[in-house]
Amino acid sequence: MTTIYDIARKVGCASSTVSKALNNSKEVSDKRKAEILAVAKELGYVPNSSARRLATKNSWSIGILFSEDLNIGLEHHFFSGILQAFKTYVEDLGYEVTFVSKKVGTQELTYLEWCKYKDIDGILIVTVDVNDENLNELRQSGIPIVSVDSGLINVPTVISDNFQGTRMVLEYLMSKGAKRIAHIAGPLRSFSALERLEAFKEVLGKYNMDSSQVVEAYNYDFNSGKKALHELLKLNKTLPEAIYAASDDIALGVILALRDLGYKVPDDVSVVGFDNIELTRYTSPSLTTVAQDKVRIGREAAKHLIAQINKEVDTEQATIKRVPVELIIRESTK
Amino acid sequence: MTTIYDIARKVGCASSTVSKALNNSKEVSDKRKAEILAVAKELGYVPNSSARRLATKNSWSIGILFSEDLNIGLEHHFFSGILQAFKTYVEDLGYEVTFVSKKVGTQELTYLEWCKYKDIDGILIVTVDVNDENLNELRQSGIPIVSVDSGLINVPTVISDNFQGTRMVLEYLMSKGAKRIAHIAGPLRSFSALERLEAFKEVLGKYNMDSSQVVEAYNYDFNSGKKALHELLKLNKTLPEAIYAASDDIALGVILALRDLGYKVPDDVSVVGFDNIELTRYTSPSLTTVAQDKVRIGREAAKHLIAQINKEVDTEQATIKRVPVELIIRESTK
DNA sequence: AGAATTAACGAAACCGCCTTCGTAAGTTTG
DNA sequence: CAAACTTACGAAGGCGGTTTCGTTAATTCT
Repeated sequence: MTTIYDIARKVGCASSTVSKALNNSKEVSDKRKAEILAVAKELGYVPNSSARRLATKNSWSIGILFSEDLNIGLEHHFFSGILQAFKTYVEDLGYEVTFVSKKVGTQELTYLEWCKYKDIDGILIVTVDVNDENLNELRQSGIPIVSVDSGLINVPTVISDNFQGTRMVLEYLMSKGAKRIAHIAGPLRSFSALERLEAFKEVLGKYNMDSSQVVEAYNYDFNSGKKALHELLKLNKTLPEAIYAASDDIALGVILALRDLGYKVPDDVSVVGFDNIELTRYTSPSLTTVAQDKVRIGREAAKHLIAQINKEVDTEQATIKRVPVELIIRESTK
Repeated sequence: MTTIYDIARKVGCASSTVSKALNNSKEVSDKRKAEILAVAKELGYVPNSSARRLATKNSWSIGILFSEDLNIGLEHHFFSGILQAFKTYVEDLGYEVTFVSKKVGTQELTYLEWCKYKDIDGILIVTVDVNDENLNELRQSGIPIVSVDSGLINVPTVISDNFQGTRMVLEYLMSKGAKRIAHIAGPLRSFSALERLEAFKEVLGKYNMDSSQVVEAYNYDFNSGKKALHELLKLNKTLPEAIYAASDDIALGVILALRDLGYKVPDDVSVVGFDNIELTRYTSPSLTTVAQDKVRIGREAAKHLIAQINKEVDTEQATIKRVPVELIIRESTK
């Protein structure tokens, strides 16, 4: 590993001059600069990040907080999409992204301790156990934080506009003549599920319609959708005219369950999902759904975090940024 | 931020003693050790990773190489599953995981430069452009590397046993009486696609069966599956008895296309996929497929990388580790 | 009891880089 | 032309740890 001293020796100057040249300081003449840069290249010089960080107190690194405890980590399509967009954005600015861990070597650390240890510039919370004690510490530490889709109090959050999405779905269904609309909510420990449910009640309430036909799915997945549909039918013998599901996976489960029971979608009942996962374009019937803009969510989160890091925005202020969604009309509604 | 000097001052000893106590050296008496640890805790001491790394030359960090150029990054379910397992394993050992980037601050670096800069202990290659010039550099640098599913020459690789999987599929289909079996290959720039195709030909050849009914899908996705099926039918007017698709997404596309054409699965034709993605259990018909063990792949990759880091295994040797797969029989075959 | 170990600790150097500050030479100003 | 700035550079100290080595005090050995 070659260091600035090696360069200095070869050029015949002081290490401080090399450092300045490498950082393009104007305290070094152009001639010297060129000379130093040439030697640096010749020797294959790469700076040492630890030394630099130690000296500058500037880490250029961002931590990603994925709760390992919940099983809903990286594998979830929605979150990995967001992460991808986030990563791209901040790496373009020169930041490095690292997963926040609870260990270093063999030693156990809290999240905050780990962040201090790594001297992290900011953190993105993707999925997390809301009840995790360690989070409070983190929030109060003053380290810039942003979360996506989390519902954490006191943390700036970027999330799809669940109200807008729900409104579009319901108004569309009503415009098609639906009078009785049911909702398969997502698991209510999830913030988005709560918002969608709330919006469902609010919108239907505004139109003086029955908003009581609600079943909570245990999870956001296909199988929970199937189960939830059966519960819904137990609750109320007659089929609603439309079903608004809190996720595409749930919606697909609902459609399959309906089909198994001999009902036709959309002839007997319309079904709408939420997410716009790739697959929904291709299923039969293809699914009417609300498209979440993963790229934009990731990017907005990145922007806001960087703004905090650069002190362009107040860290204390827990804003919530709602990203517009889009209603995608396909074959599962009529 | 409290340092060992703060602790030393408060305890009334030298910083070197504090350092030793913190590292549980036996050169410090138990009494002192206890005293120092108490003060450290009281002051909320957390060591500084940069300083430690600088002094020890030991980084405890592992880089993940995701090519950003291909659009097949984190969002791909298969890879994110592997990454999850990998991450869990190495973090448990105390390693930190970071995405390998090509920039630091505003400066552009090659992969190798970046790894040197960060003084990374090892790297996991997940998806990568095989033709990327920068890879050669990396391979030759002596930094421990492992790849998953990559087909990179000279790099230890962990991959599903595509031969075993393909053999199981074909022998199962034959046992059910299928005589004419077609293959929808994955995109042949992918190593796994190549292996599955090769295995397809080898196995059918061994049984003296026609192995010429092959179409390459442009991509691993649903839509490519649909298109490929149409090409297959153009190639050969009569339907084969069974179709072996290189991925579940392709298989689902194939099934839908068949259905659109009025064919029934599995009555008119059996279809088999590869991956065992969550959804395949729930589609109708549910999909017969080959389950890839993402967790095991991730873990094996981690194990091998750690072994290299600990010099328990030769870095030079480019082994290929095949992880067993499992045939999951469902409704799409008869 | 005197010699030889060993235990416990501190001083100091070092890891690789950045930054402040002093200084000598060169340049501008009045 | 002397005074006042600038420019270009080097010496040295600091960032927060680790590690070597020397020293004193306490043990063990003969």
